[in-house]
Amino acid sequence: MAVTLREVADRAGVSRSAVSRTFTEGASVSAKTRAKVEKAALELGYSPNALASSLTTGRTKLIGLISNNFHNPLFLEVFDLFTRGLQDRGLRPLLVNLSNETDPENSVRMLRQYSVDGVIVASSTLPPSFAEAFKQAGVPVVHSFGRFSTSPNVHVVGIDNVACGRMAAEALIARGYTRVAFLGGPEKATSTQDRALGFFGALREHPEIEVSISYASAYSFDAGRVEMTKLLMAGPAEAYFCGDDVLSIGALSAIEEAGLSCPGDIGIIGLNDMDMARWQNIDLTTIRQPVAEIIRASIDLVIGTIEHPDRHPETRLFPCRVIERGTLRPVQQGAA
Amino acid sequence: MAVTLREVADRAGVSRSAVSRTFTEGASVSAKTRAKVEKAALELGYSPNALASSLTTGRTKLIGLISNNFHNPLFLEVFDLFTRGLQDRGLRPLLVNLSNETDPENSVRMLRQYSVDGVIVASSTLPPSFAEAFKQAGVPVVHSFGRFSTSPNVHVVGIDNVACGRMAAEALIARGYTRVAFLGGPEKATSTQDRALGFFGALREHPEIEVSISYASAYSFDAGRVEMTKLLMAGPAEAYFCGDDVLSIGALSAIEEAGLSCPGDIGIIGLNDMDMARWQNIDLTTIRQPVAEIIRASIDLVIGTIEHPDRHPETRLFPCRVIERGTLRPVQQGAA
DNA sequence: ACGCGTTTTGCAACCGGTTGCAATTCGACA
DNA sequence: TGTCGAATTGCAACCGGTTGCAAAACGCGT
Repeated sequence: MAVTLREVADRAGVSRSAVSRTFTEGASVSAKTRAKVEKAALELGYSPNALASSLTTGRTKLIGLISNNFHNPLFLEVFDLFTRGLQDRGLRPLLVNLSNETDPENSVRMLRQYSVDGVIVASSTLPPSFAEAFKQAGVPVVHSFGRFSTSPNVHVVGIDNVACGRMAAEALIARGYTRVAFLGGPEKATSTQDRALGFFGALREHPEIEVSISYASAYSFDAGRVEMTKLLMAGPAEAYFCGDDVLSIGALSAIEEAGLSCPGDIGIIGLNDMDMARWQNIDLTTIRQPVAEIIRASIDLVIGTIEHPDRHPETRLFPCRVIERGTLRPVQQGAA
Repeated sequence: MAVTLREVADRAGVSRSAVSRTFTEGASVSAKTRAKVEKAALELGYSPNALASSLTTGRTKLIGLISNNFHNPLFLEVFDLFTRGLQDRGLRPLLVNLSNETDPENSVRMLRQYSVDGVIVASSTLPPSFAEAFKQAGVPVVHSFGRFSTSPNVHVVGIDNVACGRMAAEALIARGYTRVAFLGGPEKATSTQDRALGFFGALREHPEIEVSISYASAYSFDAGRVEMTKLLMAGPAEAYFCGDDVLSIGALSAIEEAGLSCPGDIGIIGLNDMDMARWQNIDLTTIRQPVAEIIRASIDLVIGTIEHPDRHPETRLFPCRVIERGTLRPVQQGAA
């Protein structure tokens, strides 16, 4: 069905090597043969079979893009940026959905079968061992949105969740709240653990502030709503740092439903700054994750590792910042 | 680096064919050799190179998944279901982001280089010619979320937008609104055109109802908000059918901002039923698109076409239904 | 133990390219 | 026009598998 190298060679009256070389960057072909080949190729509608060539070159230009975050609106943007970023650099994302999977074995095997040049694990909830399994198998890998580590086994790109927790605490302190709380995601998620660490760390220096913690069962609207409803019954804090934006919006919904207002009665600060946070009927004060930078760095890093396989594992963390919107009262004059 | 067939053959003390056959469904191998091969393969950690085998079999099990809807939250669910559905059937999605592209040429060439077995164009905004370019190139293709056609050139799976427009009109009529309007997406989007057609068609039978139309510049929150703000200044209708949910939410935001309430002052009905529509602080009445069914059918159809390439182009439309929530007043007793 | 039909096996060619190497062609200069 | 080094070309082997075909091994009945 498809046109092959050989047919082009025959029509152009040259050897197969000549055709191959015309389509290979930096190979030695005279202008004359190149012209003949290009003419024949054009007439036949030939384009080289990337998979066949990968057999000898060892490069497929395929990158495994693995995620299990198909319910977090932020990740639509993540997929958009990853696919665009990869294709701008001549690479193709092979998408793997890990929603039900926890064992890396299968994914590793599958992606090796397709000889991907590298793998990007884009997930805030998968454990580090997942990415490490690829490294183990000799596949260049970077874990995006992964957990910070001082001695990483694989490349990690993301944000400093501990610093974010601290930042959230400081934002609440600066606004003069005296009873604050962390409403985390699942207790076992490393991102939740780290954010809690930073949050409580910063508040330890303010013993006058009362602080508490609870966990939602997932990073989801429903979980946030359910948890906040419970908290409202039990007597809520003045302000909450929520594990992420969608959780925050669930909490907001519960607060409104209870006839309370935000920030009048309760303050909320989220994390991520996903698209919906800026919607005026949500208007969520939150901490922005620099998604574009994280993705750019992830792509750079995976390409770098493909070129230099035994490059040292690296952690790249990007700074976040508070995006001031309407769910926290203004900074108090004369506060810390 | 990777273990090859030959190494397994050597270690097992059999021919390369024997190894190949062990890993080929339905090939003739004795239990004894199979055992030897499997042992050797296990010890070596061998798994066959899918790309190499595709050279002879002509099948890569790669499916091109093409979209340009990376800003519509509905599509996160779409990608989730497509990737899961494909991998459950042993296929791998090669994701292509067409956000800036309008010319099919590039995508066709690229996906042919990777010898994809088939292509799914998942987009409500790309023109039919896009999918047709693949058909032209001999690649099995289905256009999901595409436009209905009585004599399709390619497989189309989606909803009947004309019927949806009619359904929206009937919903508004049944609720006794007498001044209604369609707030569409971009005027040139086929989905907008079709929905308008159905909407006005149904209202033609109700000359007592006043009806008008306007277009948002995109299917986006901001566009909906901007357009509704304009409409509010000019004197709005009683109820709007909005081109999709995210547009609806933008409109809702503008209405709230103006100090009006919904459905008290103005009614809104959307289309899609994306995840956020059910969030209680949005609570959007809308028309549900059966996304899971559409995707299942799309996958079936692309697989069917791979198996029978000259299968007749087919259009499969799925019925939608109104999901009653809080942005339309209740059905009026005794209304049509 | 023999003959027969069925399975199983290995050989070798092929899938669509790439690439080292030796042979050929080219261009420039004397 | 002859010579020489550099650029270009084709041959053939190879990448990691698959598969048609003929030969070998097997199972079974007598």
